[in-house]
Amino acid sequence: MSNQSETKKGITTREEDYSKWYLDVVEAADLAENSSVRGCMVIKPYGYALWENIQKILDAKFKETDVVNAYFPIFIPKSFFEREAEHVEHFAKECAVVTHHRLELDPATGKLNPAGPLEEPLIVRPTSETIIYDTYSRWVQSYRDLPLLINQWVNIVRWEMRTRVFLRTMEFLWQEGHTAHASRQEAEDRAKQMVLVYKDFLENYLAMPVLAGRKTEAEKFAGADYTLCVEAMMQDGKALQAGTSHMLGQNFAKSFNVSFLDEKGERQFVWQTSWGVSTRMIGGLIMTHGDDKGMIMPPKIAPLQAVLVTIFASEEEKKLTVEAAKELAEKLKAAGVIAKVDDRDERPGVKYFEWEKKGVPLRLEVGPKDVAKKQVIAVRRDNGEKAVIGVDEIVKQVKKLLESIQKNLFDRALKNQLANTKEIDDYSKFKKQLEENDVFISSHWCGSAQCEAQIKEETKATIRCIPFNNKAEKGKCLVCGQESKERVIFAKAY
RNA sequence: CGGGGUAUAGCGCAGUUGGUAGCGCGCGCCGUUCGGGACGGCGAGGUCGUGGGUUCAAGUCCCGCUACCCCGACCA
Repeated sequence: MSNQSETKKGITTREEDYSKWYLDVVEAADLAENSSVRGCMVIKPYGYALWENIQKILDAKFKETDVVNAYFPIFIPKSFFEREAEHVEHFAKECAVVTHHRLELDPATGKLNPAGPLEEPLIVRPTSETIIYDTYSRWVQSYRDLPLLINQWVNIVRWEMRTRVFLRTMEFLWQEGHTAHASRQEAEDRAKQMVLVYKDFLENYLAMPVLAGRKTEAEKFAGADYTLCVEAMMQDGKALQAGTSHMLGQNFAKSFNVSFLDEKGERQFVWQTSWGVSTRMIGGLIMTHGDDKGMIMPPKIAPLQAVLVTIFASEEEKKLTVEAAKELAEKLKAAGVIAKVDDRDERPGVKYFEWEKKGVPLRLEVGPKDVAKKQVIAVRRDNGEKAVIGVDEIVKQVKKLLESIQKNLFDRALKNQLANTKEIDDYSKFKKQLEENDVFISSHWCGSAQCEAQIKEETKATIRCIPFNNKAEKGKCLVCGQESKERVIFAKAY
């Protein structure tokens, strides 16, 4: 089971276990082993560069919508949690709790024991609504203080029983936006606006087609009025929740007393939203585009867009090819392409495999023959196509290829999503389908939590979302046969 | 918390009826190679998870402890 999945011959493929894929192929993540620090990620530089790119692009998008960054404490007093009933009930099951503030050496055993118990235990944030809204209660006094639009990029901890690299780790990195508004409508607009920012980012940068929509009551965030989300399909047909945006209503405002005086001098509670995406997106990215050779990075977020692989058999050839490659790399960099020269004394095949594994979208081969002909051979990571490019037009051609790869990755993923989305109106067919393989199933549902729970119980499929812009269509609920006015998306989820 | 496993070199593993530790990969050096994961030679690297016990002798047998993995319950 735990045999090496990366072998001489090839690499474990997707039907197995994605987490192996990350560990062995990705070179971006690792689990801390042989310690009680379980299920945490070590993000290697290459993986972190990806996260930095994600941060940079998303942050710019947030700022376009007037959101600013701030930072709130990692420790949350236990009592804060207790203020919002639904919230505490959910998160209580997965909290790391700090109960002491120092260690004492026991001379008899040589062991360190916790000492100095805290008056009130602190929770390591599993999400920051409570501590941020406690602060907001002091920051918000007047309608003039609104809207309050703040985001933070932080780590959070959820003590999960079972972890999965990138998709469900005990500690992960994310951004969480927290806004407060004077009116319900404004908050609702903001919640929707942010989920659409996510959709735009996922589709246009990560090349991941997503369904945007609304969660059911059973699937919504604990403490929210309702939750909006973007759901992506992985290559195996399972769903991955890629981002959420919650309309919190006045629930937290009432618990934390976030209120203000309006224009008429009347005290009002604020209307709030919170929204976030995490390093889980990296998992989604890999699972969406990866193939048997490893990852494939969409050019727009790739830590490295083009690698110039030098090919040589002698010192003279090395000098020749490395010089030529460096010159080309400079040209590309000057034009804004993230390029790098691989001049290591390795056989070409070794270099090819390494960069393919890392998903670099474009490989440019520079050998003695190419230098003589003033050309490079460009090989696309997405489809393996080769093209000869004259050095004079390298910038233009490389940019064109990168654009084409970006588009192709999205088109391919969308095609897969559409091909694996089925409309089914009969519950036995629904069950049969999920036994055969995982797909998105568009079906009618009456809206009752009971039918939803029964389907989950019997098939493990959940309602991923009620898509925006769903067409009105009369039908009958899969389970109970009662009237339904629209279809919802069912799938098994990661 | 219930059930089942595992712990030996950086990683993955083998180690027979108890006799003092080996393989593959990786790593270092040398040589031959080099347009898709090369080969040969030499070399470095281990208090065998931990604490006891049996024994002339324990990686191996016995008891305790710890940690991790898998399945289950749990996971907006």
